[in-house]
Amino acid sequence: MKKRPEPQHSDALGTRERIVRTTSRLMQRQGYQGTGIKQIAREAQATLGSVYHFFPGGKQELGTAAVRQGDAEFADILEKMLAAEDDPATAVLVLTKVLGEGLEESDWLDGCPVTSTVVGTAVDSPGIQEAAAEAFAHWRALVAEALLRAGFAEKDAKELAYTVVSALEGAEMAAQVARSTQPLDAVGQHLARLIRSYR
Amino acid sequence: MKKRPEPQHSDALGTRERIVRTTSRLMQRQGYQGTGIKQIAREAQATLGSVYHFFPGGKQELGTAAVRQGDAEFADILEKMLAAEDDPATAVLVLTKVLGEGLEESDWLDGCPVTSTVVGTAVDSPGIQEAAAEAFAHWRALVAEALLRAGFAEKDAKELAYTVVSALEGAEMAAQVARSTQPLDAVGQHLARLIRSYR
DNA sequence: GTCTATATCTAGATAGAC
DNA sequence: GTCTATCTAGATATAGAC
Repeated sequence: MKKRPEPQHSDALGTRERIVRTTSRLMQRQGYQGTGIKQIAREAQATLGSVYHFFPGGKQELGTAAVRQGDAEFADILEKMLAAEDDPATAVLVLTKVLGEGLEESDWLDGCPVTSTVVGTAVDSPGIQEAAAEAFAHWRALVAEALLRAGFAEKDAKELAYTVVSALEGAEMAAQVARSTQPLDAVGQHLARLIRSYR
Repeated sequence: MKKRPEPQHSDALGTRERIVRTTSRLMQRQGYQGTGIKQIAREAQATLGSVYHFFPGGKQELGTAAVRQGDAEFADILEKMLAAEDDPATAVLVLTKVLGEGLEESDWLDGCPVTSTVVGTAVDSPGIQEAAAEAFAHWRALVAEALLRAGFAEKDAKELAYTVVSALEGAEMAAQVARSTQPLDAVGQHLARLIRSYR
């Protein structure tokens, strides 16, 4: 089942943190249903007892924590990239490049951790669904703020934020499946063009 | 686990067809790993023996067949909608409306059957990944052809096709998670605007 | 082609010592 | 907080009668 060595998380982290990060990484590659709690414990170098100590809610609670972790990680990247460029259109374009490079370096395995964790959990686990909705809303808010700062109208900024986040999500998935950066490259160019058309 | 009654497939269909369609529907909601072969057999009104008779390759072969089924179904919709409108920009806009209505009617459960089936299978099952890549390429080809017919330059048509398919995928997933048609509405408007900007 | 029974394994979760 | 042992239920897959 596992073919590639999983990046180990530093022992300097607390047990809880190690478990959350490992869960997020594993679900990013294998999805929620494809990731076992025993595998999480093994790769986080924790025991099953410790996992259930920190997450008495079991797998659903782990999944929710993993989605929140993915939320925070991508929000960090997004914030930094939007702050580094005056022009949001350029920032989005650069972001697609960065996402493409990350994907390729992971041999097309590490897509969006929130997407891969949440897919297929709608019926069974509304808590995970909710955490994912919050993540997307969070990212949209960051994009909308950047557009507002750049002088876009409020309505345009909000609507563009929906499209930017949705298109990035879709392009990353398409790139992963196609094992090519082409979807991300095309979406980057087109999103930049679209954003500029509202100036 | 199951909360909603699954749409039964007509007994007029052959056993193999019933199994394939049921598999596609179930994996659309629960993902590949979340769908069991026994559940497939039960809901397709077939026995486990019949399932393995038609799909000796087991679950992976079922998953591949389900992805191909989803490919064909969405290609049908896509082709009809692109043929019904002279303007591809309008066709895409209408398509987002239709997708949103379908999602809402299913209580936000039935997103893209290919996406939900393929996510999380990259490491374990390259066959499913490949079938999904073919599906996306197929849909892109249909969009590109429509753009060519409408007089777009070949390079523009191909690049736009990448963005249209990727953005639709992402918007459908975002809409499902947000339980709202807003992502699809925004993407519909913006894709139409983007396409028109290349006329 | 269809059916039942079953083999084998792993999942999520729990108990209780330390 | 950590650890091991274990329970129960479910998974995929197979065998062989009809």
